[in-house]
Amino acid sequence: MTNSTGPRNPDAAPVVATILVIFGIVAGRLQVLLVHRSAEPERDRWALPGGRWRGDESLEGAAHRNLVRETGVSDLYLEQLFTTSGLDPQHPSVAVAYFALVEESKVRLREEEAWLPAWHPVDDLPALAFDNNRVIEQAVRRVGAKLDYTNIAYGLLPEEFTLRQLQTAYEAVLREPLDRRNFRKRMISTGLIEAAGGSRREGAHRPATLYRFVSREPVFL
Amino acid sequence: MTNSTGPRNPDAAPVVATILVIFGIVAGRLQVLLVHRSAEPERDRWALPGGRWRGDESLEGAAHRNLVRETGVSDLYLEQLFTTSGLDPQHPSVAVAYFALVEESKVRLREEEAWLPAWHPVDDLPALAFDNNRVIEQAVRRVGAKLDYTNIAYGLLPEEFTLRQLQTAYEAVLREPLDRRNFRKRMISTGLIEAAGGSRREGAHRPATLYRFVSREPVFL
DNA sequence: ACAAAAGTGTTATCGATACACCCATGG
DNA sequence: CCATGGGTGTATCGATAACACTTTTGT
Repeated sequence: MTNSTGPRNPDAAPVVATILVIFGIVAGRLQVLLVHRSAEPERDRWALPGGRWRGDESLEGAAHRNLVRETGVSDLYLEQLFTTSGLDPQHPSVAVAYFALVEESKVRLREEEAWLPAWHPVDDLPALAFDNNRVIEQAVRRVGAKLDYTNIAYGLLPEEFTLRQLQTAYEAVLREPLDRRNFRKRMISTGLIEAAGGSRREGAHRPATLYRFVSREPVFL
Repeated sequence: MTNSTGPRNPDAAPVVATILVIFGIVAGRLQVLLVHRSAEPERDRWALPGGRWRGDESLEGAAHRNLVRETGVSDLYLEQLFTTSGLDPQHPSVAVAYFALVEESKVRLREEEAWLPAWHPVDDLPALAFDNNRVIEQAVRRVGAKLDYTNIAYGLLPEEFTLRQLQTAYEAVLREPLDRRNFRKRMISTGLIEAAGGSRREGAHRPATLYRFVSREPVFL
């Protein structure tokens, strides 16, 4: 979880780090941003991005800072997941996990040969460093549950979107197909989205009405 | 949040602490265990119990250890809530909050003049140290939500109990009256509880059937 | 006129809610 | 026999799920 170079004292005070599960809908699938570890421990494995916490900022601030560093995006949804200890067997360590929802088209990945940040589909992940697979699984479950009673999907979508796009995002997170008509009714009846006024032609067929989220702050039903 | 005795370095590595929201049904009301702070900071205010984390144990282990110290109980439900930073403005600090559900009748409070642990009804709390009021509020909401789709109420009740006791626990957490008949049907239809075989006479009326939880490990519906 | 996705409405089913009476016991 | 809480059944309502046809556009 750290990339320090010098030796460290095994009896030292605990290391506090934040780790990030960054979700995006890429190519219609739910994907997560991973970096490649080029240093020990767990060298040469994929892992969640993150970084050591400096005591001069809030934990959420640290998570947000790392997120901006990895994606260039600052408009997003960020929520704490949980905290674990003992990730690094060498030293007393605590890792605070967050998940974030970002609009993939706004993301500009860091181009750094050492870390190689890249999207990976959540339903086709390699064995990750530390217990990162478990963290991602929990995050997916949490997001899926919250889709039912919040508007957090706004984090995954652009300002204006078609109902089809929205449904694709839902289906990618929930990993199950949804009925198109019932989905439309449910979404509109929640009052979380509204027609944006325009429409978008996509191909040789009828154009789709554009919608937007009434609020781009978290709302609970 | 700590009761360390030696001086500390303001530039030192972060202090990691666990804090505990311990719930019990006392006198038919949802109450939380508080201790009285006799040391700075926040001297002479009530606060949630907790303690500094030693790196040689898991965070959950540390929370559990503190819980046993405060209540003498080790059979219980314990779950992580969230993690905050900056509770103690003096030093970089991180506090990992847990909540626990304990059966009040098994609790033996520590008798220590300096800390005075005592039950306080959650709907009648004083202004607590740090942001402990907010932590408790979150914990109550979380427990209330989980009553709907888990069996975690087992933590609040003895091995065998009447439906009235169970309903009282639910009502104390949810802060709203429930229909007796519908409650019974719902509880039994979940399959989370079963008749224990006996009954209990309480007064000048028909005895109540005793029930038990089928499992005293967490179960999700 | 055909292909392809958008848009719309009805029905059936299930779960949740509201609600009233009889039962067992002690005094 | 009366007071007290325990135990049971039914009718209604609303939400969810299943399901098929018409509309608009480009080719």
